[in-house]
Amino acid sequence: MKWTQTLIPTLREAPNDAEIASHKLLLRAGLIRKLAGGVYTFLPLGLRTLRKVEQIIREEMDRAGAVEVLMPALQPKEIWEQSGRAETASNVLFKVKDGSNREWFLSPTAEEVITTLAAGEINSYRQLPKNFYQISTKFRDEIRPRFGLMRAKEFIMKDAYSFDTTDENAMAAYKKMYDAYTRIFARCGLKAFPVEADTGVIGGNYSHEFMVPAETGENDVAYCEACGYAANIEKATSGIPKTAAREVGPAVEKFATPGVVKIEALSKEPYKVAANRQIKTLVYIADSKPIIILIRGDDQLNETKLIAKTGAVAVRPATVEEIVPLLGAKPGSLGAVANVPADVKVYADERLQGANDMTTGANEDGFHFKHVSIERDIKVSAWFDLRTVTAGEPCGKCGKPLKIRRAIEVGHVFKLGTKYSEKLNATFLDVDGSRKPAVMGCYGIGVTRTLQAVIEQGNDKDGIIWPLSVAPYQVCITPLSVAPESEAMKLAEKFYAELMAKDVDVILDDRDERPGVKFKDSELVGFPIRIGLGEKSLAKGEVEIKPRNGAMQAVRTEDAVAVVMALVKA
RNA sequence: CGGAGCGUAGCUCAGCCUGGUAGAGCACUUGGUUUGGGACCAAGACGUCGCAGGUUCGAUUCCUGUCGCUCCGACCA
Repeated sequence: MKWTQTLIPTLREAPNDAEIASHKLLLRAGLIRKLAGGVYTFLPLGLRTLRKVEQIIREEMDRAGAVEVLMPALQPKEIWEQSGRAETASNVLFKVKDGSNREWFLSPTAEEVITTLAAGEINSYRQLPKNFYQISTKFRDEIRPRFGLMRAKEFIMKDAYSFDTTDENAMAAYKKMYDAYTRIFARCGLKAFPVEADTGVIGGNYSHEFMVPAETGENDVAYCEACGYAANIEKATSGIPKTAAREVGPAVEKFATPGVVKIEALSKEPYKVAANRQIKTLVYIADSKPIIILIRGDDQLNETKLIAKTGAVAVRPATVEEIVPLLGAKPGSLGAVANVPADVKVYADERLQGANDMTTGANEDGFHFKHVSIERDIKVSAWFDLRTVTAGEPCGKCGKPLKIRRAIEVGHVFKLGTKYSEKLNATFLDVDGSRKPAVMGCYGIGVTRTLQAVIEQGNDKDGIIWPLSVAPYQVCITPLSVAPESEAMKLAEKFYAELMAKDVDVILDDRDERPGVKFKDSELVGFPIRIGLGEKSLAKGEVEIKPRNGAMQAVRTEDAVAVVMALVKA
């Protein structure tokens, strides 16, 4: 490609609506342009890198035995009602109506469609296993699009769906995808690592996310360097000990704590109750019913765990207006010892199991109870792991301290089980003649997000540093003179033709610009290899080969193509 | 949806506080001089100051509303 022929609108300064490095560089290097918040046009260069990421994904999916299909973005509402997600995923669905007032959803994912397809086309165990994938535009009504392609309303996702006869076979399919994902991200030059994950609205009971470490990521990951344990903070557990038991104290005793509404205040003079001897009482509304959550004073509730453990569709903290009539006191004096309505469930964090001599609110403004033995004095409906792991806690597997870091989620694999196949009748006849629901898995990669993650991980003050595998062009030829009869340009054209003949993606910067402009732009866009052709080196019979991330080397003109080929193959 | 901030030329921003009809740098066009790390000179083109209403003789400027964008939070497959 000749530079003047395509459109590469580089910017000297970043538009002020970009915050993070990768977003700024996507705009500055002329890869994308914003049409509206969370909605972007891919310019020629951006599209080329996107296609390269897609191609890597295709190759690895095909290698893992998946077959490509393409499902509609426009999906009838009915199948979403059948799966139950018309309600549970309602807040992210883009809904449209056609001329006859029929309602459609723009595909945020395609479990319903693929399962409907399988229901019609797969009838026998002989047709299984199958794994279908597609790479297509997805729509999600994100409440808050962010950071360019990182969280967009419209984006490109690879989604795959496996169908198997048994749970065991489904696990094998899961493992194949897990391995394929590992290869895909490695080929994109990304340092991605798998972590245990919550399954969220997709459902299922087993899942991993593939994470790229980055401070700008939207996820916290807890991990252990010693044994390799890694989990999304929403799911992570640790080996932290339960609350230490004390001598069983006397009966519960109420004491006055005027104006004390915070754990911290109660831990100070004159009360001096350490946070780890307090029970924090929270009221949530789970699917419109109030529930009480008990967490140790020095712990934080993990809402994702709460949803997962209680099976609720939606939870939110109760408002003061809801709490006072329920428990008779305002937040700050709440507890589960007295005045708890019988029909309100009390869920307690496992760390409190067996705890005694604790202090908690008395459900009377300005009073607390002390000497509370949780199992003696509180009617706990169920014990769950509900707390959020913090850095430094002992790893649940090996006991070494856990660390926490930010990361970008680029892929997610789920073992779904039969949730969708049962609801949408994707059944098959097994060897023994019995009809069974197919055991499913689903597997997503945020293609556009992966693209941005590559930039987030590979950049410096001058611009993007592309890995060869996904660079829009692998080689940029930069003649400092573009006059057709100049030696630099003639040689540039020669290299250009030779490299193209060898299937190298090459761009010739034929702009009549000053050298500084061309060098800066080639570094901003981040082509992995630049061939510089200028009078000074040509006079010595040399050209300059500059890897984007390495030192310039002077090379004999006649060796240049061979040297570039060696770098490209490396 | 709650909190904060911002909307002025393609981009980055000044002007607004203290009202008098709009500016700079970069980019763009033409000509010239330059030519190995984002050149220089000259001339030029580019604006419904987000939109609507109000106050005023007069509003980019003050007030109200509204839309859009960004960040934090909530949410998130």
